[in-house]
Amino acid sequence: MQDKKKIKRANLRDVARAADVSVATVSRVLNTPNSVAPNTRDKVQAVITELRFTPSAAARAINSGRTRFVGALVPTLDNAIFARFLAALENRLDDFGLSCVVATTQESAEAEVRKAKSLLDIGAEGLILSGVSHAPELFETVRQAQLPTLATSYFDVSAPLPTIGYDNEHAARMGLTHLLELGHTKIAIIHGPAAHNDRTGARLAGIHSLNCQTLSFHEAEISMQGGCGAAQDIADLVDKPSALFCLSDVLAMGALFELQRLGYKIPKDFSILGMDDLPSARHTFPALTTIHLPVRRMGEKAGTAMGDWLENNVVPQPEMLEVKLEIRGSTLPL
Amino acid sequence: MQDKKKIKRANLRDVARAADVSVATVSRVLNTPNSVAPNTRDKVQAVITELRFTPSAAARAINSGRTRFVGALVPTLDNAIFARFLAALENRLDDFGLSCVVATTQESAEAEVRKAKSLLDIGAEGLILSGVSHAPELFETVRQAQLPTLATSYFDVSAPLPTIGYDNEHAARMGLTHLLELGHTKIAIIHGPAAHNDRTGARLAGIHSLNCQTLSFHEAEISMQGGCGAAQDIADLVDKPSALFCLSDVLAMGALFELQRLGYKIPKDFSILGMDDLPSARHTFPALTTIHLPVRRMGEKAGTAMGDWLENNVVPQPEMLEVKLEIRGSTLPL
DNA sequence: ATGAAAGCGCTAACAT
DNA sequence: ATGTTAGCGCTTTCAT
Repeated sequence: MQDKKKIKRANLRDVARAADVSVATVSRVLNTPNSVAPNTRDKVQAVITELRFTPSAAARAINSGRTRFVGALVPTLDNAIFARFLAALENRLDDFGLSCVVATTQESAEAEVRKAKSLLDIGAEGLILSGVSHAPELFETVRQAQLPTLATSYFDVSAPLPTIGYDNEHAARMGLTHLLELGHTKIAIIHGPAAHNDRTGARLAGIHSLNCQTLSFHEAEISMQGGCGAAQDIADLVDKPSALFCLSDVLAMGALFELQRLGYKIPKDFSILGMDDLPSARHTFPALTTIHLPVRRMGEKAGTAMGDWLENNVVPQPEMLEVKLEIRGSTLPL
Repeated sequence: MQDKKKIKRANLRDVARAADVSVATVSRVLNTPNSVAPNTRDKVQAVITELRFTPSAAARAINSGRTRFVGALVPTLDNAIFARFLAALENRLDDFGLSCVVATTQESAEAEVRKAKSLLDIGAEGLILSGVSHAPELFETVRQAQLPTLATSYFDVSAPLPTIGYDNEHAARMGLTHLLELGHTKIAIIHGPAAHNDRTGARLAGIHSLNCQTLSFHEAEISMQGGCGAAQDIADLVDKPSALFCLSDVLAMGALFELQRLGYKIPKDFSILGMDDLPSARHTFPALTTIHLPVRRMGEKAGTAMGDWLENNVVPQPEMLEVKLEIRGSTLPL
């Protein structure tokens, strides 16, 4: 198979032999350098450098029972909202000396279970999920492995997992209320696939709770492209709405640009409201009015919670983060 | 420290004992189930389930010498271009049974070295970098660990690492040439920080190679915000350019929207050319003319190369991917 | 301050 | 088909 002569990596024993000390001493200069005499320490260090010795993480893990990394499962990296979340999460975990392995589920429950298991296989000490609804098998896996796991993007005290997120229902109600208060009554709701996404489901529930009878609903893939398509449908309506409430910023942007392409003026012809508050939302033309979801803070909170769980054995409490309406240029009174 | 009674996780020996077989048999049902008699296998499986036994990845790794994951270092997750790359990479690595740990460097050489080391510490079997210029210490680390490492987003046969990417210089020349051919002569170049980014450096070199004397250069942070700022500067120029060449799509979008906000019509008042071809580029209004960089393919190629390197011991050859001009609505003849 | 030696949980020869 | 056993590279008592 391998004609290349395998150059064996130096190990503790090699170093010990070369430095003429015991493996214990080498281990000590690695972990508790102060407990080793300066002379010895220097001698060993020199050999370590010379032999290019790098301790094996696996061997270390086997002894300590720790791998010092957690897994994060997100639907996709294509939506900036998750990228932002992960950046904050990774950053905070780092404070605990924890790394973070990212896996994308592509909104597929099957892929989620599979990737969660593979994360476990490679030794993840904890799991961070998006949303609260997951395949029973995932819950089962997590339970069996007694794995610290938390759910994000969703706040729900009654969830089987600690949740760190926001009230999606409330956020959607807040958005619709804004539009209603501006005098809009005929409103198109553009949302992602509701089938396997609890966040979308909750947002829709929030909207329905307002009992507005003049809403039209448009399901689209969560992407600019999806927003474009929905906007076309809406523009084709005989009885056009005066406002669009898009349950993700990318949908809103797709719709915004598509309507402009079709010759409409925003917000004159249509008010458009998004949800997420992506960094780009404030830079579109017109700037997008949107519901700000504090993903950055959520990433930090999740990182802290997981870090405290793993390092200090404190089981996280559910945390609800406040959402906020950001009024910018894409909405106007009717 | 821990008042919780630590519930010891079941190990191979526990399972063997409970199933009244040897550890070897248990190991076999885990790895080569077919080499175990059905009866025995079922019995062992039952115990495994009952005891909630999960094999320790660390112990496995220590024996096989394999952790089955690689590390990927990208500047940021905030730019969709890297997210797309990673998605493709992760996907392809999966075909080799390899996982992928992502770390972001925030364009900092120091952070890159630090994260690379921590990736090594946790056992990464290979490293995938962005660009070819890195801290000497990073090269040294990689060399010492004899770590399969490849550089992406940049094609350079003479690089110390195998590169899989495109010719940034050529891409930039292609863009500028397009603008020139449209009759534009006064062109503003908006680019990211050149100091520590070899891709940007190469693109600028490509532009300079065309010896066009009527160019103005505007450095901005690679974000929509950065593009906005640069566009404002350009709008303030007494001697305004007729076209903007933005060396990243996000810069182009920021500039596009900002100019629209200022009342300009695109492409009538300014032609705008981007680079990357983000999914969103075709959905802006007007759609963005841009240089298509095949990041998806690059992710796949990188995944294949790394997989083959690790699994089949084939050292990758540098690979150059073709870039392509995508003419859409944001550029027009002068 | 240092060393000897016993594991950690698993895989892989080798034996039966 | 199954068992025995020797490690893998390291940490950690327990001696000295």
